[in-house]
Amino acid sequence: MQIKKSEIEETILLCAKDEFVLHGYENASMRTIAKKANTSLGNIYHYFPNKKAILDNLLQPIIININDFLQAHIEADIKITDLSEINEILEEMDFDEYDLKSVISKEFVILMETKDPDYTLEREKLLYVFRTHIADHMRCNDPNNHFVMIVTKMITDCIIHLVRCGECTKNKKREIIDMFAMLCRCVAVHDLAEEEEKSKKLK
Amino acid sequence: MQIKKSEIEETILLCAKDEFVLHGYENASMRTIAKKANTSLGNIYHYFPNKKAILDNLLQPIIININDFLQAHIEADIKITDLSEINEILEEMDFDEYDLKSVISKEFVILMETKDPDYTLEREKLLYVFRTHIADHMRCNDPNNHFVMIVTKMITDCIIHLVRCGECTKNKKREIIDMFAMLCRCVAVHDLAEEEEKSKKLK
Amino acid sequence: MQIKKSEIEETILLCAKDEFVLHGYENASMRTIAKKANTSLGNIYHYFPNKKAILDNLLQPIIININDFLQAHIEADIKITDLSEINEILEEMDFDEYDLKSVISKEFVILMETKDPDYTLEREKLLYVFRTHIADHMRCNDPNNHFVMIVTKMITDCIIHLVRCGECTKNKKREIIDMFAMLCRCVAVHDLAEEEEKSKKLK
Amino acid sequence: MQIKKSEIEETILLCAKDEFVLHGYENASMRTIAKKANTSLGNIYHYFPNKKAILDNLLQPIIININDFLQAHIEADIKITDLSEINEILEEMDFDEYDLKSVISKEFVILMETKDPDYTLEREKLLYVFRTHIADHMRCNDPNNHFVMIVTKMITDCIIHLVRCGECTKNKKREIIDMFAMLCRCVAVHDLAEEEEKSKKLK
DNA sequence: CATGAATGAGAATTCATTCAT
DNA sequence: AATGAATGAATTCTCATTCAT
Repeated sequence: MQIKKSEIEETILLCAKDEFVLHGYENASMRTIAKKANTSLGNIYHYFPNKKAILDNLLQPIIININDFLQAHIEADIKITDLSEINEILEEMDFDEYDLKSVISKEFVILMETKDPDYTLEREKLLYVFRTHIADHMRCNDPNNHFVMIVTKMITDCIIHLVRCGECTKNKKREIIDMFAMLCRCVAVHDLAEEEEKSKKLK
Repeated sequence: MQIKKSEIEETILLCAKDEFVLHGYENASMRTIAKKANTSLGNIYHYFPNKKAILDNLLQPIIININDFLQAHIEADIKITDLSEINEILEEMDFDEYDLKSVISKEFVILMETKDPDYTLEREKLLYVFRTHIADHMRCNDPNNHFVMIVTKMITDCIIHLVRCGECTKNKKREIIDMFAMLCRCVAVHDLAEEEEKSKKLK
Repeated sequence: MQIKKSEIEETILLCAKDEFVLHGYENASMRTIAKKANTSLGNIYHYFPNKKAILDNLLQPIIININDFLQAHIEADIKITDLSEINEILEEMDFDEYDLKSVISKEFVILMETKDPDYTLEREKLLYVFRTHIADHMRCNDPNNHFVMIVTKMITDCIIHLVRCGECTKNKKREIIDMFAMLCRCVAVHDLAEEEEKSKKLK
Repeated sequence: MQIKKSEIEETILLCAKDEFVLHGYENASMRTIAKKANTSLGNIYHYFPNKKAILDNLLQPIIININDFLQAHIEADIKITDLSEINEILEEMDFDEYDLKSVISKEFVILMETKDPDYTLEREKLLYVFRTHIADHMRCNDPNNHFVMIVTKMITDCIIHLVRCGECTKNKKREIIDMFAMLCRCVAVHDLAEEEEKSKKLK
């Protein structure tokens, strides 16, 4: 399915990925990538027509993956109807069914941080879908609501943080899920608080 | 205490600050700063030995300020003892007593985003203090606990976001506080959930 | 009227002009220009934002000059009404009134030979005016007529040839004029020949 | 006599020829040639030691051909003795006896436009022969006479133009001949004019 | 025969910095 | 105090050419 890439092409992508995460796509130097990949600067251009092509090679697949993941998640997600039940629901949910590989990845970090106009657009589209879902969770119809945006940013930053921290890959998934669960509770509480406030005002 | 700076020095700093926020310290161009400050490139080097010196001039004071702010906040902060009381406490808290000027500032954004090794270190020190306090709030002794880190990142990102958004300066403070309140509730719930879980396990 | 340019700026323009004539604008190397101008590559960019700007600096003034020259020439030109009189008219014409400086110039050669899209356009506009006038001379209404195009090309190539040959600047003007006179005669003959042909066919 | 070339060698030459006409020998890219010839860059170097060798392969044969053509043409050419008869002579001349294939060719265009020092020399030699003949036509003993040079340049440019225009191959030959006829008339007139001038001076 | 990997020089351009004036 | 000229290394990218397989 996937065209087999030569070893050196793979090495270049790997080194580029690391450099992009480290310094950001814009600031990463082709020279440095070449040096790290143990090849000549010119040779990189034997494999990729330009810097952007390396970015494309890294990001395009995971954009599709993330979209699929989001789609699957949203469809499978349980609409929490009773706030009091939230803890039990979270307890019961099987997070293992989701493949977070494409989300908790260096590529995701690069996508989130690049200033390349193509990918800022792509990112916005992706995040909009995500925010719409978060808004759903928070019983708020507006994906551009302040809290929704903050919560979204928090989740993505959390992922970036986990990727950056590095090693402890085994527990990463669990942590994301825990964090997400906490957020859901938090959102539920936020919800409750607002309702209480309203009822107070009614009195 | 502070050495009075000439008008043009001030202008350079102001323009540099804007450029640093806009493109990041690393990507900001001395040429552009000179142009914006209506002076010559060479003249900047009359006031500052190098680019880094401009960064120092901007960041050093606010690092002190933020440290002072944190110190003051921590000392003044109320240790929440009864989780059930959290909403009332938040309601009653007078956030106006805190000066957020140095925190909700372009300098803060620059400090948070630079990859300059000196300031990544400085930032880590500062954030450690902050996390320790957050950990306190969350009744968790470990400032490197994942939730603590995430909550911290969330708060700083929120501030960056507010500074970047720009104009609506009047409501910024309120928004930060709301967000923080939400977080406290969230933390409290998180706390409760953990306690419940423990008691369950005991059973 | 003309902003005084620094000596080195002038040198760069001079060297660039020579290089552009020698290798064509596209193939000329900034390195070589720098070397010939006895300065550093980077310093050229102190004076000109990019290669194109050097081209602009060279070509813009002469485009205006040539347009003015063409305008003046066309207005002053005598519409030859009787072909038999052509030799006398040419004899009497005072070619000295025209300033051919801007036409017989290295800049003209560069303009004629560059593949830069902006200047191919500019060139086409200029040549169209010229061809319209030539067509007038040849009593042919179509500036895109084959012979008109060839004659035009011949004149421009002749100029390029004269510029390239170089030194003998004193006689250049006279030569161009002679060549042009010959062309006029040739055109007149061409005209006559066609008329004869037509009259033959009528018989 | 001619060593039979493999199919792929032929393809390479064909593609190279097109590229050389399109962008000039100097600007043509071996990469592009390889791509157009449906082979690998390295493989080209299996057939030709370097870029120049491709040029040699293309130009050497036609240089011989053109020389032969010139020789044949000069020998066969009618020395126009009576200027008044020129139109009839041209009318009667059988241009079809000449093989213009090697002249109206892409190779000729390449030869005329390359800046390669070897071929600028070769070209000069060839053009000198041509100009000598033109000078003969123009009853002028100097092949470096300005008018001779201009007329020569005009003819070659005309050929280049015809090759570049492309498709309408049927009429090309006729056009060249028409143009040449016009030139002959023009030259004849020029001749006449000079004679008249001389006789005037004698009076 | 043919390929594709590899190289190194050179292209235009940008940049922080230096320095004489 | 201020300017603008100058530098050299960095940037991405292209190119002809080489060579092992």
